[in-house]
Amino acid sequence: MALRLHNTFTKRVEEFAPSEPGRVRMYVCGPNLYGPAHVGHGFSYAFFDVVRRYLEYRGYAVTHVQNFTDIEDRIIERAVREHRNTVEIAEEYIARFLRETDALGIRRAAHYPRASEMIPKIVEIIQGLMARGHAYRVDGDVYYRVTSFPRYLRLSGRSLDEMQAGARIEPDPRKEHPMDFVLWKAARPGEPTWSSPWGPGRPGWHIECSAMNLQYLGEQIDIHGGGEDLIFPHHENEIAQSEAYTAKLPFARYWLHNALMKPPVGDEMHRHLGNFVALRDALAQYEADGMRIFYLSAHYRTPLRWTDEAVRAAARGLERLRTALANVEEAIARADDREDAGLSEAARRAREAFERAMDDDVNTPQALAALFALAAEVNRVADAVIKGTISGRAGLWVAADTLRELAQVLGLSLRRPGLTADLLPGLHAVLAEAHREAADFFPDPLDAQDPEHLIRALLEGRQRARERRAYAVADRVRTRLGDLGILVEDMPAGPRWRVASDGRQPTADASGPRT
RNA sequence: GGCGCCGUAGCCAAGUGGUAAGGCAGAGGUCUGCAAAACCUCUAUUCGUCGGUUCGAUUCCGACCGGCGCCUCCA
Repeated sequence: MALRLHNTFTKRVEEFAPSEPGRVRMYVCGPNLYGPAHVGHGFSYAFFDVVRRYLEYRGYAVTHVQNFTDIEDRIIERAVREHRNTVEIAEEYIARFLRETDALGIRRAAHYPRASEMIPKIVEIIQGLMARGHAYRVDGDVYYRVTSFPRYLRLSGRSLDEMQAGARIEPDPRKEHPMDFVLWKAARPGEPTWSSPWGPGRPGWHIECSAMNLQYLGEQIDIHGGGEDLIFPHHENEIAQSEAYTAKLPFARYWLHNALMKPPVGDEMHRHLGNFVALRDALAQYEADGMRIFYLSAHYRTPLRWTDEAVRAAARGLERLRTALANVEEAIARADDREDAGLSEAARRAREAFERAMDDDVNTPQALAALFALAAEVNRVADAVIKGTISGRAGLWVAADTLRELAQVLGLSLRRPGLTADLLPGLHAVLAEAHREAADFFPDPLDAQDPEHLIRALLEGRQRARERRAYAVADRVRTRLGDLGILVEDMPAGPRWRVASDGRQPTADASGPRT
């Protein structure tokens, strides 16, 4: 089966074939850097990260380029207001953007060009467009002549007449056609400027992407991505610029656009509307894997609303996948032969279903379903092994490896959060309390600085207590650990623990009052 | 006005001209000293409404109701 992608240009799902076999040139439009990123940005970049990961999984060498728009009206406004340099503001948000997308597990692009670095290329392209009659100068401005490019508006499927009928903005009378858009803007007081053949000024918004594509990926690329809000005018204008300049069609073979994420309340999430959920805040509240599962729980062309309830539900689903891996480890330790209990076959089926789903226009909800199905099979067999019903374990590793590998393609690490040093005081207190209550089982308070060491001491003490049927103290320790976010589970082979990650607390223990 | 999208169980959300994935939540059971986890069973006779095409439609067509996007800020 081959990968099929929805191409905005044709409005159809088409078989994917890059121009050069085995290699994919992919360009994704980056953010304007006048402010912090929100969870909608996180969704878009996580999605294209998954596209890239899947292409690589499929054996393609992917060159992924993403721009950073550091010359733009809002950044300039902000710079003027704060008496700062535009590039300085942009770089601050670039650093923050990369920190946050790193935290989300989004792999870095090969190049992150800034508009401010592209001026020579931009000037070169504008000159070329003017020479070919696609652009004209009015005073210090240069406009693109839309009537010179017959394919204009093919991407968004409109006509110039329709566009003008719905125009909301008074056209600039100096333009030949109301739809002509600016390639170069003459300097205005207080704005950063670069010199050009048309005098000092700055580039228009769209031209940077044409320049970056040309410089980093070539005249024709395979995949061009971005949010669906960029279809018009940004991508439409990019096509017009690039194709008119190079005279090579198509500029991009496949146009991928993700639907926009909706805010908890209202319909549009935008920084300038102030109704966004900042990516940083979301990352403080949820694990990256949990956010990913939420992002991928709907198809990328379906608008998804960010609500705490939905994200929490996704985060709990994540626990299910992780528990399956933990159960495998539990079972492996108890299995003693090489007989395969059918999990190799289950792993094969899961991979097949996963690929089928991903091939079908990156159907991540179905791909996730394949992961959950495999997790369920793994649990069934692990359960049987732990209970001693069956003893085969060969398939367990295969299944666990497959689960990890396919999750990785979705950018899910399936790693449990680690212990942090801020747990130390709490753990010391629990141990001290347990020691006071039952010195036979629990050692003197240790001066250990390693949280894991303290947890081990507590769990060993609990085991001693449980063997003596001192359930009250054992259960109290479990409850106290739960209060600290350490969930203890008594498995047949002994206790295991994990850091609570989804905000769920263990149910209150009836064996003793909490103090 | 033009172009386009959506309406599936308590919540999130896939999907197909042949009788509804998955996750979360919920109920019962198994296991366990208990809890948790896991497993088993159950939870939409039904896919906004009304018509049409069809042997058969949630899936195609039409109308209507409701919600939304784009039409030069925007992932």
